[in-house]
Amino acid sequence: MSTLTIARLAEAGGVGVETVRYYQRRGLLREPERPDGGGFRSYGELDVRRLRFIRSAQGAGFTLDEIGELLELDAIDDRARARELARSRVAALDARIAELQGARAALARLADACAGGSAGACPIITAFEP
Amino acid sequence: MSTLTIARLAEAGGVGVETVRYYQRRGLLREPERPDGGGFRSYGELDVRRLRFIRSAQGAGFTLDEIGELLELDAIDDRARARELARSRVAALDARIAELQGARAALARLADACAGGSAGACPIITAFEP
DNA sequence: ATGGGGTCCGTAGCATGGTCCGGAGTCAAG
DNA sequence: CTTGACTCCGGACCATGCTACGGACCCCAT
Repeated sequence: MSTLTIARLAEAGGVGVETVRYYQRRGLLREPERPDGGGFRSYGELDVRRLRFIRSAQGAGFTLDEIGELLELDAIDDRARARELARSRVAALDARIAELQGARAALARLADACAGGSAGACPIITAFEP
Repeated sequence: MSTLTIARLAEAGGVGVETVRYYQRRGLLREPERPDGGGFRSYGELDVRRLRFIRSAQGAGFTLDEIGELLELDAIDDRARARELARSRVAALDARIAELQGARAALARLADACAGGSAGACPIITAFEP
């Protein structure tokens, strides 16, 4: 199995080296084994997956604390709580998606209105009004 | 026309008094006229609209700096730039909406998987994997 | 005219999620 | 064995968007 340096892990996860160290400090990534006496960290495929999970979960709107909890749940296999978190996040996502779709529509209208020659005003402030 | 105190404006906009003052410091809301010598601020309907615009634009993912620019553009009626900002935000919103929809699907799957009795593991970490 | 609640102000602090620093140690190629 | 790139570490610092503080001031009702 491949072993990665911290820079290669970071790259694989699309983050910076400092971010990996930060996640370790936060307890989101394990402290990898090292040649005793302490040389460089060496990572494997599992770390990459975990790191990618963190980024995806962030994309889903989880905070790092919540992600920590998810990882914990995964470790202890607490399905009830996992379900609960997943469901409440689905609801939050639905609300957020709807909000963004509304905003998208408003902005598209605005862009259109502002595109039409020089006739009339370009109503930026009223763009979001109901 | 109605005149509002800062607390009533804040309430109308769904924010706190401190937030209104903060937006004023940031230059997002005008400094309203006051009885000379300096008494209390008094606001009108326009301020409410502006404040609501700020909140909506925030919901659309604009930063306060960008919102400042939008308000500026509205004032000077720079339609080209406004169009540009609106369009690039529409693109960003489309991307973000797609991301959230993917996350939503992943989480819904996860909630389902974790709901099914106690058979098999509850694959939290792999929930987001492609 | 007085009392209490709202308002004033600058400044400090908080929460999140990183990002940077600098000096020392480590590793691998030449 | 040297050199140069990479890594180590703790702690300081940053950006965003608020939120709290505290002492003075104002305003209106009673």
